[in-house]
Amino acid sequence: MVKRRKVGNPLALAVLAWLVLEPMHPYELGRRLKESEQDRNIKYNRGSLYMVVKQLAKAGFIAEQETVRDTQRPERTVYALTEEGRTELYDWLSELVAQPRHEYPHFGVALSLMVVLSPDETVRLLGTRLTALAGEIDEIRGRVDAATAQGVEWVFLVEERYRAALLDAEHRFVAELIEAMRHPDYIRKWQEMLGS
Amino acid sequence: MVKRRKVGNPLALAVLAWLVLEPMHPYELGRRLKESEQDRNIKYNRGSLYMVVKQLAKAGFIAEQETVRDTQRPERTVYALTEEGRTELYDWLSELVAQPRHEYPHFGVALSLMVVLSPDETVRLLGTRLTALAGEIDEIRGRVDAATAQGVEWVFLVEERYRAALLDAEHRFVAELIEAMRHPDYIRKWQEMLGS
DNA sequence: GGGGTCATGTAATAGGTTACATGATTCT
DNA sequence: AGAATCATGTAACCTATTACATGACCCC
Repeated sequence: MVKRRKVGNPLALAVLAWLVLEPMHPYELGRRLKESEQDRNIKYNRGSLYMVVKQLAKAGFIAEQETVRDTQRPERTVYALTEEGRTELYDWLSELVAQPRHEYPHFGVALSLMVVLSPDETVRLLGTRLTALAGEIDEIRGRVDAATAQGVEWVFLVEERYRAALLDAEHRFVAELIEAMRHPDYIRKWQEMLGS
Repeated sequence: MVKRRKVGNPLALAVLAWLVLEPMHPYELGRRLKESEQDRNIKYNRGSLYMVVKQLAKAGFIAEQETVRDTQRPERTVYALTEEGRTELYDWLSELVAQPRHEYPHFGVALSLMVVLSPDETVRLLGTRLTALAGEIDEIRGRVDAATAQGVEWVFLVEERYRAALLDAEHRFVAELIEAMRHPDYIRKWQEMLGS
Protein backbone atom coordinates (compact mmCIF):
# COMPACT_ATOMS: atom_id res chain seq x y z
CA MET A 1 0.00 0.00 0.00
CA VAL A 2 3.03 2.28 0.23
CA LYS A 3 3.29 4.23 -2.98
CA ARG A 4 6.50 4.12 -4.98
CA ARG A 5 7.60 7.73 -5.30
CA LYS A 6 9.51 9.15 -8.20
CA VAL A 7 11.82 10.65 -5.60
CA GLY A 8 11.97 8.73 -2.38
CA ASN A 9 14.59 10.41 -0.24
CA PRO A 10 13.04 12.15 2.80
CA LEU A 11 15.32 15.07 2.11
CA ALA A 12 13.21 15.69 -0.96
CA LEU A 13 10.12 15.99 1.18
CA ALA A 14 11.80 18.63 3.28
CA VAL A 15 12.74 20.52 0.14
CA LEU A 16 9.14 20.51 -1.04
CA ALA A 17 7.96 21.64 2.37
CA TRP A 18 10.35 24.56 2.51
CA LEU A 19 9.55 25.65 -1.00
CA VAL A 20 5.92 26.02 0.00
CA LEU A 21 7.01 29.15 1.83
CA GLU A 22 8.90 30.75 -1.02
CA PRO A 23 11.29 29.97 -3.88
CA MET A 24 14.85 29.37 -2.81
CA HIS A 25 18.23 28.20 -4.03
CA PRO A 26 19.67 24.93 -2.78
CA TYR A 27 22.24 26.38 -0.48
CA GLU A 28 19.57 28.37 1.30
CA LEU A 29 17.52 25.22 1.71
CA GLY A 30 20.48 23.56 3.31
CA ARG A 31 21.04 26.48 5.62
CA ARG A 32 17.48 26.40 6.86
CA LEU A 33 17.54 22.66 7.30
CA LYS A 34 20.45 22.94 9.66
CA GLU A 35 19.27 26.10 11.34
CA SER A 36 15.93 24.53 12.17
CA GLU A 37 17.75 21.40 13.27
CA GLN A 38 15.72 19.27 10.93
CA ASP A 39 18.88 17.43 10.12
CA ARG A 40 18.21 15.55 13.32
CA ASN A 41 15.24 13.89 11.67
CA ILE A 42 16.36 13.88 8.08
CA LYS A 43 19.77 12.80 6.90
CA TYR A 44 21.37 15.80 5.35
CA ASN A 45 24.55 16.50 3.48
CA ARG A 46 25.15 18.92 0.68
CA GLY A 47 25.87 16.33 -1.94
CA SER A 48 22.58 14.60 -1.35
CA LEU A 49 20.76 17.91 -1.36
CA TYR A 50 21.94 18.86 -4.82
CA MET A 51 21.18 15.37 -6.03
CA VAL A 52 17.68 15.47 -4.64
CA VAL A 53 17.03 18.89 -6.09
CA LYS A 54 18.06 17.64 -9.50
CA GLN A 55 15.76 14.64 -9.11
CA LEU A 56 12.85 16.81 -8.07
CA ALA A 57 13.38 19.10 -11.02
CA LYS A 58 13.53 16.18 -13.41
CA ALA A 59 10.30 14.80 -11.93
CA GLY A 60 8.62 18.17 -12.43
CA PHE A 61 7.96 18.82 -8.75
CA ILE A 62 10.08 21.95 -8.69
CA ALA A 63 11.20 24.25 -11.48
CA GLU A 64 14.20 26.46 -12.00
CA GLN A 65 12.91 29.98 -11.58
CA GLU A 66 15.91 32.18 -12.16
CA THR A 67 19.64 32.25 -11.87
CA VAL A 68 20.94 35.18 -9.92
CA ARG A 69 24.30 36.54 -9.01
CA ASP A 70 23.62 39.36 -6.59
CA THR A 71 26.90 39.51 -4.84
CA GLN A 72 30.03 38.24 -6.50
CA ARG A 73 29.42 34.74 -5.12
CA PRO A 74 28.92 31.80 -7.42
CA GLU A 75 25.68 31.79 -9.35
CA ARG A 76 22.72 30.47 -7.46
CA THR A 77 19.77 28.80 -9.12
CA VAL A 78 16.48 29.57 -7.46
CA TYR A 79 13.83 26.85 -7.55
CA ALA A 80 10.09 27.18 -7.07
CA LEU A 81 7.47 24.58 -6.22
CA THR A 82 5.20 23.52 -9.09
CA GLU A 83 1.57 22.50 -8.76
CA GLU A 84 2.55 18.84 -9.09
CA GLY A 85 5.11 19.45 -6.40
CA ARG A 86 2.52 20.80 -4.05
CA THR A 87 0.26 17.82 -4.67
CA GLU A 88 3.13 15.42 -4.14
CA LEU A 89 4.04 17.12 -0.89
CA TYR A 90 0.59 16.75 0.61
CA ASP A 91 0.15 13.25 -0.65
CA TRP A 92 3.50 12.04 0.57
CA LEU A 93 3.35 13.76 3.92
CA SER A 94 -0.15 12.45 4.52
CA GLU A 95 0.98 8.93 3.80
CA LEU A 96 3.89 9.30 6.15
CA VAL A 97 1.62 10.49 8.93
CA ALA A 98 -1.12 7.95 8.39
CA GLN A 99 0.79 4.76 7.63
CA PRO A 100 3.42 3.26 9.88
CA ARG A 101 6.39 1.95 7.96
CA HIS A 102 8.51 -1.03 8.81
CA GLU A 103 11.68 0.23 10.47
CA TYR A 104 15.12 -1.30 10.76
CA PRO A 105 16.55 0.17 13.96
CA HIS A 106 20.19 -0.55 14.66
CA PHE A 107 19.45 -2.08 17.99
CA GLY A 108 17.07 -4.54 16.37
CA VAL A 109 19.98 -5.93 14.40
CA ALA A 110 22.01 -6.24 17.56
CA LEU A 111 19.23 -8.03 19.37
CA SER A 112 18.64 -10.48 16.58
CA LEU A 113 22.27 -11.60 16.61
CA MET A 114 22.93 -11.24 20.29
CA VAL A 115 23.00 -15.00 20.88
CA VAL A 116 26.55 -15.18 19.63
CA LEU A 117 27.73 -13.22 22.66
CA SER A 118 28.07 -14.77 26.09
CA PRO A 119 25.40 -13.86 28.64
CA ASP A 120 27.64 -12.02 31.05
CA GLU A 121 29.33 -10.05 28.32
CA THR A 122 25.91 -9.16 26.97
CA VAL A 123 24.72 -7.99 30.34
CA ARG A 124 27.78 -5.81 30.68
CA LEU A 125 27.25 -4.23 27.27
CA LEU A 126 23.56 -3.69 27.91
CA GLY A 127 24.54 -1.92 31.09
CA THR A 128 26.59 0.66 29.27
CA ARG A 129 23.78 1.11 26.77
CA LEU A 130 21.39 1.74 29.60
CA THR A 131 23.39 4.64 30.96
CA ALA A 132 23.96 6.02 27.48
CA LEU A 133 20.22 5.92 26.89
CA ALA A 134 19.57 7.78 30.13
CA GLY A 135 22.03 10.41 29.02
CA GLU A 136 20.36 10.89 25.66
CA ILE A 137 16.97 11.17 27.22
CA ASP A 138 18.24 13.86 29.56
CA GLU A 139 19.85 15.71 26.72
CA ILE A 140 16.60 15.77 24.76
CA ARG A 141 14.59 16.83 27.75
CA GLY A 142 17.06 19.65 28.28
CA ARG A 143 16.86 20.66 24.66
CA VAL A 144 13.07 20.73 24.74
CA ASP A 145 12.94 22.68 27.97
CA ALA A 146 15.41 25.24 26.73
CA ALA A 147 13.47 25.74 23.51
CA THR A 148 10.20 26.02 25.35
CA ALA A 149 11.73 28.64 27.61
CA GLN A 150 12.70 30.54 24.46
CA GLY A 151 9.05 30.55 23.47
CA VAL A 152 9.27 27.93 20.72
CA GLU A 153 5.83 26.47 20.04
CA TRP A 154 5.46 22.83 20.95
CA VAL A 155 4.57 21.84 17.39
CA PHE A 156 8.18 22.46 16.52
CA LEU A 157 9.35 20.22 19.31
CA VAL A 158 7.01 17.35 18.78
CA GLU A 159 9.60 15.16 17.02
CA GLU A 160 11.97 15.60 19.89
CA ARG A 161 9.29 14.48 22.25
CA TYR A 162 8.66 11.51 20.00
CA ARG A 163 12.32 10.67 20.11
CA ALA A 164 12.29 10.89 23.87
CA ALA A 165 9.27 8.63 24.06
CA LEU A 166 11.00 5.98 21.98
CA LEU A 167 14.21 6.19 23.94
CA ASP A 168 12.25 5.95 27.11
CA ALA A 169 10.56 2.78 25.96
CA GLU A 170 13.89 1.35 24.94
CA HIS A 171 15.34 2.21 28.30
CA ARG A 172 12.62 0.28 30.07
CA PHE A 173 13.02 -2.60 27.65
CA VAL A 174 16.76 -2.85 28.16
CA ALA A 175 16.42 -2.67 31.92
CA GLU A 176 14.00 -5.60 31.84
CA LEU A 177 16.20 -7.49 29.45
CA ILE A 178 19.15 -7.17 31.75
CA GLU A 179 17.08 -8.53 34.58
CA ALA A 180 15.97 -11.49 32.52
CA MET A 181 19.47 -12.34 31.41
CA ARG A 182 20.86 -12.21 34.87
CA HIS A 183 18.52 -14.96 35.88
CA PRO A 184 20.36 -18.29 36.14
CA ASP A 185 17.73 -19.97 33.97
CA TYR A 186 18.90 -17.98 31.02
CA ILE A 187 22.52 -18.87 31.53
CA ARG A 188 21.70 -22.52 31.77
CA LYS A 189 19.62 -22.47 28.60
CA TRP A 190 22.37 -20.66 26.81
CA GLN A 191 24.90 -23.30 27.78
CA GLU A 192 22.57 -26.09 26.76
CA MET A 193 22.13 -24.52 23.35
CA LEU A 194 25.83 -24.34 22.78
CA GLY A 195 26.17 -27.93 23.87
CA SER A 196 23.68 -29.28 21.40
CA MET B 1 32.95 7.35 18.87
CA VAL B 2 31.24 5.09 16.36
CA LYS B 3 33.91 3.25 14.44
CA ARG B 4 33.96 3.50 10.68
CA ARG B 5 33.81 -0.09 9.44
CA LYS B 6 35.36 -1.38 6.26
CA VAL B 7 31.99 -2.93 5.51
CA GLY B 8 29.11 -1.13 7.09
CA ASN B 9 25.97 -2.84 5.86
CA PRO B 10 24.19 -4.71 8.68
CA LEU B 11 23.69 -7.56 6.27
CA ALA B 12 27.42 -8.11 6.51
CA LEU B 13 27.17 -8.54 10.25
CA ALA B 14 24.56 -11.22 9.78
CA VAL B 15 26.84 -12.99 7.31
CA LEU B 16 29.67 -13.00 9.81
CA ALA B 17 27.37 -14.27 12.52
CA TRP B 18 26.11 -17.16 10.42
CA LEU B 19 29.57 -18.12 9.30
CA VAL B 20 30.56 -18.58 12.92
CA LEU B 21 28.50 -21.74 12.81
CA GLU B 22 30.04 -23.23 9.69
CA PRO B 23 31.27 -22.29 6.21
CA MET B 24 28.50 -21.68 3.70
CA HIS B 25 27.81 -20.44 0.20
CA PRO B 26 25.92 -17.17 -0.29
CA TYR B 27 22.68 -18.69 -1.39
CA GLU B 28 22.54 -20.75 1.76
CA LEU B 29 23.16 -17.65 3.82
CA GLY B 30 20.24 -16.00 2.15
CA ARG B 31 18.03 -19.01 2.76
CA ARG B 32 18.76 -19.02 6.44
CA LEU B 33 18.27 -15.29 6.75
CA LYS B 34 14.77 -15.62 5.41
CA GLU B 35 13.99 -18.83 7.18
CA SER B 36 14.95 -17.36 10.52
CA GLU B 37 12.99 -14.24 9.63
CA GLN B 38 15.98 -12.07 10.27
CA ASP B 39 15.03 -10.15 7.19
CA ARG B 40 12.58 -8.38 9.46
CA ASN B 41 15.46 -6.71 11.23
CA ILE B 42 17.99 -6.56 8.44
CA LYS B 43 17.25 -5.39 4.94
CA TYR B 44 17.85 -8.31 2.67
CA ASN B 45 17.85 -8.90 -1.04
CA ARG B 46 20.00 -11.23 -3.06
CA GLY B 47 21.80 -8.50 -4.93
CA SER B 48 22.95 -6.86 -1.73
CA LEU B 49 23.96 -10.19 -0.29
CA TYR B 50 26.38 -11.02 -3.08
CA MET B 51 27.72 -7.51 -2.94
CA VAL B 52 28.32 -7.68 0.77
CA VAL B 53 29.98 -11.07 0.51
CA LYS B 54 32.35 -9.70 -2.07
CA GLN B 55 33.13 -6.74 0.18
CA LEU B 56 33.76 -8.98 3.16
CA ALA B 57 36.08 -11.15 1.13
CA LYS B 58 38.01 -8.14 -0.10
CA ALA B 59 38.33 -6.87 3.47
CA GLY B 60 39.69 -10.23 4.56
CA PHE B 61 36.89 -11.04 6.97
CA ILE B 62 35.84 -14.12 5.07
CA ALA B 63 37.71 -16.30 2.61
CA GLU B 64 36.72 -18.44 -0.30
CA GLN B 65 37.09 -22.00 0.89
CA GLU B 66 36.10 -24.12 -2.06
CA THR B 67 33.94 -24.16 -5.11
CA VAL B 68 31.66 -27.13 -5.31
CA ARG B 69 29.18 -28.51 -7.73
CA ASP B 70 27.54 -31.38 -5.93
CA THR B 71 24.32 -31.65 -7.85
CA GLN B 72 24.10 -30.29 -11.36
CA ARG B 73 23.16 -26.86 -10.06
CA PRO B 74 25.33 -23.81 -10.76
CA GLU B 75 28.64 -23.75 -8.98
CA ARG B 76 28.52 -22.52 -5.43
CA THR B 77 31.41 -20.81 -3.71
CA VAL B 78 31.70 -21.68 -0.06
CA TYR B 79 33.05 -19.00 2.27
CA ALA B 80 34.55 -19.39 5.71
CA LEU B 81 35.11 -16.89 8.49
CA THR B 82 38.70 -15.77 9.04
CA GLU B 83 40.23 -14.82 12.36
CA GLU B 84 39.91 -11.13 11.48
CA GLY B 85 36.32 -11.80 10.61
CA ARG B 86 35.62 -13.28 13.99
CA THR B 87 37.24 -10.32 15.72
CA GLU B 88 35.27 -7.89 13.61
CA LEU B 89 32.04 -9.70 14.40
CA TYR B 90 32.49 -9.45 18.15
CA ASP B 91 33.74 -5.93 18.01
CA TRP B 92 30.94 -4.71 15.79
CA LEU B 93 28.18 -6.53 17.55
CA SER B 94 29.41 -5.32 20.94
CA GLU B 95 29.39 -1.78 19.71
CA LEU B 96 25.88 -2.18 18.39
CA VAL B 97 24.67 -3.51 21.71
CA ALA B 98 26.46 -1.01 23.90
CA GLN B 99 26.08 2.25 21.98
CA PRO B 100 22.75 3.70 20.94
CA ARG B 101 22.88 5.16 17.45
CA HIS B 102 20.99 8.15 16.19
CA GLU B 103 17.98 6.88 14.26
CA TYR B 104 15.94 8.48 11.51
CA PRO B 105 12.50 6.92 11.83
CA HIS B 106 10.03 7.71 9.08
CA PHE B 107 7.51 9.09 11.49
CA GLY B 108 10.05 11.55 12.81
CA VAL B 109 10.25 13.07 9.35
CA ALA B 110 6.49 13.32 9.22
CA LEU B 111 6.29 14.98 12.60
CA SER B 112 8.96 17.50 11.80
CA LEU B 113 7.07 18.70 8.72
CA MET B 114 3.57 18.22 10.01
CA VAL B 115 2.94 21.96 10.40
CA VAL B 116 2.22 22.27 6.72
CA LEU B 117 -0.95 20.24 7.16
CA SER B 118 -4.12 21.65 8.68
CA PRO B 119 -4.94 20.55 12.23
CA ASP B 120 -8.13 18.69 11.45
CA GLU B 121 -6.58 16.87 8.53
CA THR B 122 -3.66 15.96 10.74
CA VAL B 123 -5.93 14.63 13.44
CA ARG B 124 -7.74 12.51 10.89
CA LEU B 125 -4.50 11.05 9.55
CA LEU B 126 -3.16 10.40 13.02
CA GLY B 127 -6.36 8.54 13.73
CA THR B 128 -5.78 6.07 10.94
CA ARG B 129 -2.18 5.65 12.07
CA LEU B 130 -3.40 4.87 15.53
CA THR B 131 -5.52 1.97 14.39
CA ALA B 132 -2.78 0.72 12.08
CA LEU B 133 -0.37 0.73 15.00
CA ALA B 134 -2.77 -1.24 17.13
CA GLY B 135 -3.02 -3.77 14.33
CA GLU B 136 0.72 -4.17 14.04
CA ILE B 137 1.12 -4.57 17.74
CA ASP B 138 -1.46 -7.33 17.72
CA GLU B 139 0.22 -9.02 14.84
CA ILE B 140 3.54 -9.08 16.63
CA ARG B 141 2.01 -10.33 19.83
CA GLY B 142 0.38 -13.10 17.86
CA ARG B 143 3.63 -13.96 16.16
CA VAL B 144 5.48 -14.12 19.46
CA ASP B 145 2.80 -16.20 21.14
CA ALA B 146 2.68 -18.67 18.27
CA ALA B 147 6.44 -19.09 18.29
CA THR B 148 6.53 -19.51 22.03
CA ALA B 149 3.89 -22.19 21.76
CA GLN B 150 6.15 -23.93 19.25
CA GLY B 151 8.85 -23.98 21.88
CA VAL B 152 11.05 -21.26 20.42
CA GLU B 153 13.36 -19.84 23.09
CA TRP B 154 12.68 -16.25 24.03
CA VAL B 155 16.17 -15.12 23.04
CA PHE B 156 15.09 -15.64 19.47
CA LEU B 157 12.04 -13.49 19.95
CA VAL B 158 13.61 -10.65 21.79
CA GLU B 159 13.75 -8.35 18.79
CA GLU B 160 10.07 -8.83 18.16
CA ARG B 161 9.38 -7.86 21.71
CA TYR B 162 11.57 -4.83 21.23
CA ARG B 163 9.60 -3.91 18.16
CA ALA B 164 6.38 -4.28 20.09
CA ALA B 165 7.70 -2.10 22.89
CA LEU B 166 8.56 0.67 20.45
CA LEU B 167 5.23 0.45 18.67
CA ASP B 168 3.48 0.54 21.97
CA ALA B 169 5.27 3.70 22.98
CA GLU B 170 4.43 5.24 19.64
CA HIS B 171 0.81 4.30 20.07
CA ARG B 172 0.62 6.09 23.37
CA PHE B 173 2.43 9.06 21.93
CA VAL B 174 0.09 9.38 18.98
CA ALA B 175 -2.97 9.06 21.17
CA GLU B 176 -1.75 11.91 23.33
CA LEU B 177 -0.83 13.95 20.30
CA ILE B 178 -4.32 13.63 18.92
CA GLU B 179 -5.74 14.81 22.20
CA ALA B 180 -3.46 17.81 22.24
CA MET B 181 -4.30 18.81 18.69
CA ARG B 182 -7.99 18.59 19.26
CA HIS B 183 -7.69 21.22 21.92
CA PRO B 184 -8.95 24.60 20.66
CA ASP B 185 -5.76 26.28 21.85
CA TYR B 186 -3.77 24.43 19.28
CA ILE B 187 -6.06 25.41 16.45
CA ARG B 188 -5.94 29.03 17.46
CA LYS B 189 -2.15 29.05 17.64
CA TRP B 190 -1.93 27.39 14.29
CA GLN B 191 -4.13 30.03 12.72
CA GLU B 192 -2.12 32.79 14.32
CA MET B 193 1.06 31.36 12.89
CA LEU B 194 -0.37 31.28 9.40
CA GLY B 195 -1.58 34.84 9.83
CA SER B 196 1.81 36.21 10.75
C1' DG C 1 6.96 -33.33 -21.90
C1' DG C 2 5.64 -28.56 -21.07
C1' DG C 3 4.92 -25.07 -17.45
C1' DG C 4 6.03 -23.45 -13.09
C1' DT C 5 9.27 -22.47 -9.60
C1' DC C 6 13.75 -23.38 -7.23
C1' DA C 7 18.58 -22.53 -7.25
C1' DT C 8 22.21 -19.57 -8.41
C1' DG C 9 24.47 -15.83 -10.02
C1' DT C 10 25.79 -11.47 -12.97
C1' DA C 11 25.08 -7.08 -15.03
C1' DA C 12 22.92 -2.66 -15.53
C1' DT C 13 21.25 1.19 -13.26
C1' DA C 14 20.13 4.30 -9.89
C1' DG C 15 21.09 6.38 -5.45
C1' DG C 16 24.10 8.57 -1.92
C1' DT C 17 28.50 10.18 0.17
C1' DT C 18 33.08 12.04 0.10
C1' DA C 19 36.34 14.63 -1.81
C1' DC C 20 37.70 18.38 -4.42
C1' DA C 21 37.54 23.16 -6.32
C1' DT C 22 37.22 28.11 -6.11
C1' DG C 23 36.13 32.89 -5.31
C1' DA C 24 34.46 36.11 -1.22
C1' DT C 25 34.42 37.82 3.11
C1' DT C 26 36.21 38.47 7.54
C1' DC C 27 39.50 38.39 11.09
C1' DT C 28 44.15 39.49 13.04
C1' DA D 1 48.55 40.50 3.56
C1' DG D 2 47.88 35.85 5.00
C1' DA D 3 44.75 32.57 7.44
C1' DA D 4 40.43 31.02 8.35
C1' DT D 5 35.95 30.37 7.14
C1' DC D 6 31.77 31.06 4.34
C1' DA D 7 29.27 30.24 0.16
C1' DT D 8 28.50 27.41 -3.68
C1' DG D 9 28.79 23.79 -6.65
C1' DT D 10 30.70 19.57 -9.37
C1' DA D 11 32.83 15.20 -9.95
C1' DA D 12 34.45 10.77 -8.52
C1' DC D 13 33.55 7.06 -6.08
C1' DC D 14 30.96 3.69 -3.46
C1' DT D 15 26.67 1.17 -2.33
C1' DA D 16 22.45 -0.78 -3.08
C1' DT D 17 18.49 -2.35 -5.88
C1' DT D 18 16.36 -4.16 -10.06
C1' DA D 19 16.45 -6.66 -13.91
C1' DC D 20 18.09 -10.33 -16.51
C1' DA D 21 19.83 -15.08 -17.42
C1' DT D 22 19.95 -20.04 -17.21
C1' DG D 23 19.90 -24.81 -16.04
C1' DA D 24 17.57 -28.23 -12.80
C1' DC D 25 13.78 -30.26 -10.46
C1' DC D 26 8.96 -31.22 -9.79
C1' DC D 27 4.10 -31.65 -10.88
C1' DC D 28 0.22 -33.02 -13.76
